[in-house]
Amino acid sequence: MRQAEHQNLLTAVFDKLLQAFGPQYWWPAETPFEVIIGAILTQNTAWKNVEKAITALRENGLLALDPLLRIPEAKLAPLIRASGYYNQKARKLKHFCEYLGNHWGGDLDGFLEQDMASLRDQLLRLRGIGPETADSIVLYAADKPSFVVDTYTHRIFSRHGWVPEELSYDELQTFFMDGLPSDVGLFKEYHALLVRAGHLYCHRRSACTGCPLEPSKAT
DNA sequence: CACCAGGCAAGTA
DNA sequence: TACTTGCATGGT
Repeated sequence: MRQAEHQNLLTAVFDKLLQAFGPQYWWPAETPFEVIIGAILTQNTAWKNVEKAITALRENGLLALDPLLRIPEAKLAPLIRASGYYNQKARKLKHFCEYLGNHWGGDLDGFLEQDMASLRDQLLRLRGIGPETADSIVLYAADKPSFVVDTYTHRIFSRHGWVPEELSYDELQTFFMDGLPSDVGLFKEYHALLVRAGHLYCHRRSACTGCPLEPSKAT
């Protein structure tokens, strides 16, 4: 009843975004391991800068577990300088790799094949991996349906009055997962489309003029 | 020049 | 539990 309206809202928003922008085919990465690297590097950072860091890693043969385990943190940090917070992020990358090496024998596939709840819980216990990074990894590296919430998700939905502004990450995630079918492809596109819409129309201060979600007549 | 980006953790009260 | 602050480069 109320649930039906909830579902309608979520699917209507998705349809409008998809119609406006087309499929985004996220995550922009070649391998699951690269997804994880990118998910850490993009924390509070423009993707453009992350690309520079990823390119530097690729050129140095560092987009794999073993090389990252071997390189000292102090050597890694300057390579990812462009992505900002580079000392913090070098530490986070090393920490994840060491976890994978020590607890999974370096078996990334095995790690990602766990059931969704276990995987998410383990990720959340790691230094430097919070809810958004964890869900990004679960969804885009492990292909499991955990909805990714980010600042744009929160901003777009609260500004339209669709959710209270003060909802927590978990509450907002529940809002989506409760009203959408548990579909990996849908979750991937939905999050990517929200980021796209956010980039174009939903900045911190300025209004969302021209946003396809804005109350307007159907054409 | 000021503001911001696909967050997170640690410190304080 | 609920704020606050540090982390940092590069684009607009």
